[in-house]
Amino acid sequence: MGRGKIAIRRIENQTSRQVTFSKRRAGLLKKTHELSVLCDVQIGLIIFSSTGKMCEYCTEPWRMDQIIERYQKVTGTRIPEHDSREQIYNELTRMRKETSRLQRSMRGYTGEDLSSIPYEDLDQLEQQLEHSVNKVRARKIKENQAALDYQQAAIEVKPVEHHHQMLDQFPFFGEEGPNSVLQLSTIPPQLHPYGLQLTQPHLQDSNNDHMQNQLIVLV
Amino acid sequence: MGRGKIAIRRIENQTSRQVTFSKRRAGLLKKTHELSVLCDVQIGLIIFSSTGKMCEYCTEPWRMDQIIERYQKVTGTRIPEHDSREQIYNELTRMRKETSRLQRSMRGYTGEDLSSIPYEDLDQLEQQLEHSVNKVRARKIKENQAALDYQQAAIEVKPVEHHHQMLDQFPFFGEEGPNSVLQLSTIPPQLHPYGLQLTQPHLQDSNNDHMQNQLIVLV
DNA sequence: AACTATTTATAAGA
DNA sequence: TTCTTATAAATAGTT
Repeated sequence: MGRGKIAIRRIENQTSRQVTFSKRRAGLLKKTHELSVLCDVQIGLIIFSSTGKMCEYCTEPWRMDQIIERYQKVTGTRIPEHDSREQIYNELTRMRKETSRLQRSMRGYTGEDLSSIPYEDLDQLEQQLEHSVNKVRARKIKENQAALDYQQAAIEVKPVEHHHQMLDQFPFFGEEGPNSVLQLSTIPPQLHPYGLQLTQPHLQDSNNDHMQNQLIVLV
Repeated sequence: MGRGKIAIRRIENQTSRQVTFSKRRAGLLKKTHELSVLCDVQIGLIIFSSTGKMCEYCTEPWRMDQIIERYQKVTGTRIPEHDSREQIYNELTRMRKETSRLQRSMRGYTGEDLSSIPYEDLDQLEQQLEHSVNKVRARKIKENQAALDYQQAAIEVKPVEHHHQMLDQFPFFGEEGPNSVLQLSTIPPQLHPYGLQLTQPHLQDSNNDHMQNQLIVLV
């Protein structure tokens, strides 16, 4: 429709293209508006020119985001994102509660704040702490004894094969003899095996599951 | 453009409207496509008919959601949602790390699993546990003593005003005498105040900040 | 769906 | 850009 017929392919001449764009864009917006009004339809039109400029048409009284939302609902686009958004929020809420619970609990274990612990839970907490401290001491003794055994073995026999066997069993202690001595030196004197004494629980408490053998450290 | 000129207003005759819609919609899509190709522009077109049917045009090789995203970036629509989505995700990531850290730490305090604790941290953990258990015992003793004091005061004087003063100071113990006796009974025998003995740390350790007075329970 | 008389859009030129 | 205008294209009303 014009002085001559043109093929529908990209106009190579930039000026021509720009002029045609202006004219046809106006025509398209007009046609869009006419269709919208005449036939009572909801239309959203978005145009990005090659220079990056944007122009839009949207059927009144709607807004483009409403049309986009309707589009996304109909096509199912972005609904998974909506879902995962809610999932993430739910997980965050759970996480916040869990972290808060752990922090409160932790304050009881570190003795930082006992006020949040109900009086009737103190016994259980105490037993739990005793149990924990015993396990910590047991491990220290075990590792300490392992170090001593290793030293003893090194002094008595020094067989290369045995040496390697020991290292396999206790990878904590490095490759060198001096290294294991250094490690040993980090064990505080009051926990040296030779200063330890194992006590037995009182007979009247022997039926309590939570009562375990206690290590009383002589200081 | 036709046998007669028409005004741009809603076509009241439903059949006419439907026919015009079909014709003009095809024309609009054609014009849209032509503009897109001739002038090398990116176009998204969404049409919702009054009957709810949807039809769209989108410049190849793009997809509608890409055009929508570009539109939203340019107009700033929904960018706050994008922001808060990222914020929520970041908080969730932090929260997961924190929860994981707390859980690991907790396993050390509960003695459930010491394997994640480096050997060199065992001393500190042990001291922390001793400190905690002492605080727990101290609070139990304090509350137990308060209960005893209260019983004593009740036997000796029974003044109503004093009674209420005591309750204000120790709201934990209810309104009734028998109630406080029940509470007392929950304290295990080995922790009764009269069975406790306070020990002093060894002199050679007195310069250690972490060494505190220790309660050794005789069982 | 076709047809076609008209209106409308627009290519090219100024 | 804008105006002009010849001509292509779209489409209203009809069949």
